[in-house]
Amino acid sequence: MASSSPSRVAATLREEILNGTLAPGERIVQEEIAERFGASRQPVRDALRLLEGDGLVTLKANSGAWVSKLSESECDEAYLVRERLEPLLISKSIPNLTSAQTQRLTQLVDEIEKTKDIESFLRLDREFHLLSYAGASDGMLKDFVERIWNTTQHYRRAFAKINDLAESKVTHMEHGLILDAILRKDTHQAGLALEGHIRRTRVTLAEHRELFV
Amino acid sequence: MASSSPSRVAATLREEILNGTLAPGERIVQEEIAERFGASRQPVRDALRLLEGDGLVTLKANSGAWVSKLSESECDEAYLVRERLEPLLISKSIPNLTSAQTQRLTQLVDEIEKTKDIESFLRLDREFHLLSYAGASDGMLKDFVERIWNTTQHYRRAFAKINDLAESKVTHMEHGLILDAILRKDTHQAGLALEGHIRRTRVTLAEHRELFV
DNA sequence: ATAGTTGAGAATGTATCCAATTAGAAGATT
DNA sequence: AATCTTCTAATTGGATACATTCTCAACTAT
Repeated sequence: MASSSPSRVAATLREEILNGTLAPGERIVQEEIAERFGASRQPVRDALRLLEGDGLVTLKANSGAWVSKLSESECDEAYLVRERLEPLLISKSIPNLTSAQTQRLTQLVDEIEKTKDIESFLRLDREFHLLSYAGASDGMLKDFVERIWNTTQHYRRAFAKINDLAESKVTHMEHGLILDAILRKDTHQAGLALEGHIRRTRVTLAEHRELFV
Repeated sequence: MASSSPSRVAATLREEILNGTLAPGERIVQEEIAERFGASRQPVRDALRLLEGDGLVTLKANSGAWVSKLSESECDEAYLVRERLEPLLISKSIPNLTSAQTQRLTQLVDEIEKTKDIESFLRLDREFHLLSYAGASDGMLKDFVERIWNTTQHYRRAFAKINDLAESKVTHMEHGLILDAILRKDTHQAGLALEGHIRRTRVTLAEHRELFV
């Protein structure tokens, strides 16, 4: 049984926005997408509405769809919200993480430290953080956090490109602290370490206004 | 110029969900709505997707649409998120509130204290809180908060019905503290007072499991 | 009686066509 | 040169018809 068309279209477009194939501000024309997928415009419209819900696409009535774009202050706000939500989320998740998951988290911290490729770094970092939330039940909180990760993905990539990975020692130490607290099931400490990690990232990002031209 | 059809349909349905005409769990049939508005099913589908983004409607592929319903733990989570986001939002808002807005806030605290009607209380309470955020710029943070207010509206009403308004002295005192901090432009104090207000509400709600039958 | 199955009816999903709106370029005006 | 109109092509919005899928009640078998 094939999954419904709008979901397939949305999944593909989501992937292309996250991996940078579609850049923020870029226009999305319904008929072009429809032709690509061999479908009519109808399911494409539904897919665009789905992506709007993810915060990845911005729709304007009678006008069209664009890949969402954050201003400098909106990006800062996104990180302020992360600082408050992700510590809560990780503390809900930790008690339910399986040993397979914590093993993978341990492995990820190591891989993140070793990789020299920006795209690998982004992928592994994303997997580490989102996997650390896997123990939390699905719901609003997880939705919000995933949505923020989606909308800020482009700016993480832009930042990674101007910042030599070899100089990310601080990031690696922070990941180590978060992992340590997770392994010891110390939810409060994990929250604090995570809050510090996100806060420092926010401040560091704010020093690079050139990312928002 | 008439506003687009999906927006109109969504606005009406949103209103009906918020005022309780449509109850959580109730099914929404596209064709019935379409007929009511003298439109085709197409704009109705768009409207339902909009409402899904607001968290008011839950869609299931090939199956239909239902008014969203929160479990007890989801409602608790909603309040935990409010505790963390609304203090941030109010502190961003306060510096930009106009004197007309702070005057209205003062008036609202008074009206909330005096009203004996549940629907009035709900309306005024909602106006007070959301107006206190009017100074904050539109964006993700405000969207998230409004979405939580939407999805939890039904449970606020259900709680108000089992709790005599005359016994809401604590609520009135908390509102007074929040207002005082707003008028003095003390953003930090306003955040603390608001956090306490939401936290106490969460704990009080948790004592009434019968709301989630 | 209870559980599982099947089929008719109802509701959703998709395609196509036409109408309404907008964006963007070419031209006119200051 | 810069700004404001005007017009046309392109794009989105909406309605109808049809295909697909699911729901749910009636029925069968255990």
